[in-house]
Amino acid sequence: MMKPGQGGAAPSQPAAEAIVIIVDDDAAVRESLDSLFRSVGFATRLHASPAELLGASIPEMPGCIILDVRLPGASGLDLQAELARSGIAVPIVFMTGYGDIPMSVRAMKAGAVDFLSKPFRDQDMLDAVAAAVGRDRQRRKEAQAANDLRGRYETLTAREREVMIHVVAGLMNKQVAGMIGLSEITVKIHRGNAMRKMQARSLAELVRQAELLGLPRPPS
Amino acid sequence: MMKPGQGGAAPSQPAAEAIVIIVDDDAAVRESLDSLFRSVGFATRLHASPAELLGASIPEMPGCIILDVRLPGASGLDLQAELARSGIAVPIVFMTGYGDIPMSVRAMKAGAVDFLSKPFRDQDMLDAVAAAVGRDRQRRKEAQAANDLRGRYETLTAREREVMIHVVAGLMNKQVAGMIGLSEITVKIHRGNAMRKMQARSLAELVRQAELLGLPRPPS
DNA sequence: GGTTGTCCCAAACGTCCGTATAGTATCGGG
DNA sequence: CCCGATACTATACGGACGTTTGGGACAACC
Repeated sequence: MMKPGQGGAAPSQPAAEAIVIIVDDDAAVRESLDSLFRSVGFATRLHASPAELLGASIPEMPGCIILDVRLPGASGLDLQAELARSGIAVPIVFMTGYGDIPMSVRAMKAGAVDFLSKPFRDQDMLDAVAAAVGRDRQRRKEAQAANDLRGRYETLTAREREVMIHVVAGLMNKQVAGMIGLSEITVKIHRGNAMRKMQARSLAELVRQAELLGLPRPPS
Repeated sequence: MMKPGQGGAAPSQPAAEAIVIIVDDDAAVRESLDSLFRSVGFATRLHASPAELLGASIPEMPGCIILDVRLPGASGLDLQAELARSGIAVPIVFMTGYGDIPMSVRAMKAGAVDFLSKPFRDQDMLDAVAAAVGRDRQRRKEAQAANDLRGRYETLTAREREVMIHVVAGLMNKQVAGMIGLSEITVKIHRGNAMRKMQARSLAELVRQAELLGLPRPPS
């Protein structure tokens, strides 16, 4: 028996580091899923209600949430909306014993990865979770890159940002100068500072960074 | 009564130019939907089977497909897959009388806009179609821009493309020259040609175009 | 009061970019 | 065979870029 997810050694099931958060009011279901996911090397967290989940801290690790639609207090769909509003974008796999089509459609529209009817085959659940975790990994990687970038952008002064926006729009230094009301030489300084702070080693890189940051087009 | 979508005058229902393609084996359903959509200013096409739809030419206009899941011959889901394989990316709204959750989930995963159970309220169908048409408009606009771009890229010679790829990666002319095995001056020529043919008026623009084209990173 | 940070400008220098001019070479079609 | 397209190169020049050096001004903070 291995201890998956503890060290650098990879378990036989290549689950790497990932956590599955299970929310269901039925203890039997929770424990059944718990053993299922542990057997393939996932870490798990069990919750009996949405409130319990919201109270707990969400571990900083790729993973997903498995959610029963019928839950004490708010429904699974409400919880999905609540999480989205809180900026928590962990992929969700729904399951239900008494669901209907509109419910499943609403969940999928809101970004759910899958929606399984009970009883489901273990393999279907494992497939859904694998897809969800994969999506979360991708999302985290992108979020990470975007945050690093945003952090660097925060260090720019107001002027430097202004100049950067105009520069990545394709304007020449002298045009930027005329636009903002500065001398060309000053624009060059700000431009150089922006390049250094953004760690862009070429204009092309700076343009791509601006794209990822969603910088606005310069006004007028 | 107005004649929507005929001239420049906007109809009371702002449907602009859009077409709704209805596929259902039940003639009563077809005609009911037909009159519903005509009443709000959409053009319509009626088909009784998937084969009939595939045989007909798809009009070059924003719109969507309304599809019954149960159809003579292939099922609606099969048709959805078939259309995707053919590169036809028109948004699909499903409807069904005897559907189940796995069916709806599969459809939504494959990109369906909505999945309505019969009987549905007219307003739900109109909302779904409005969303679908909006999505199609957006998709067409992007596809149009991408195609224009690709057309211009096709006019580049092999060398010009090679140089462009290296330039948008942020390399200096002399570096590109060393990489490909040319003199710097030759690189400048190809670079200038690429800029002109791509109608890019700044390096920033060229970088963005390369991004949209999904140009590969230069090897080595 | 001194320090720190931001903002602004100028002169100067070296590098890089873009284009024009001019010449050589290859290949395929009319 | 000539023409056109493509490719490659060289010289030369004007303009754009980037940085350094050296200022002046203002506000915040200790």
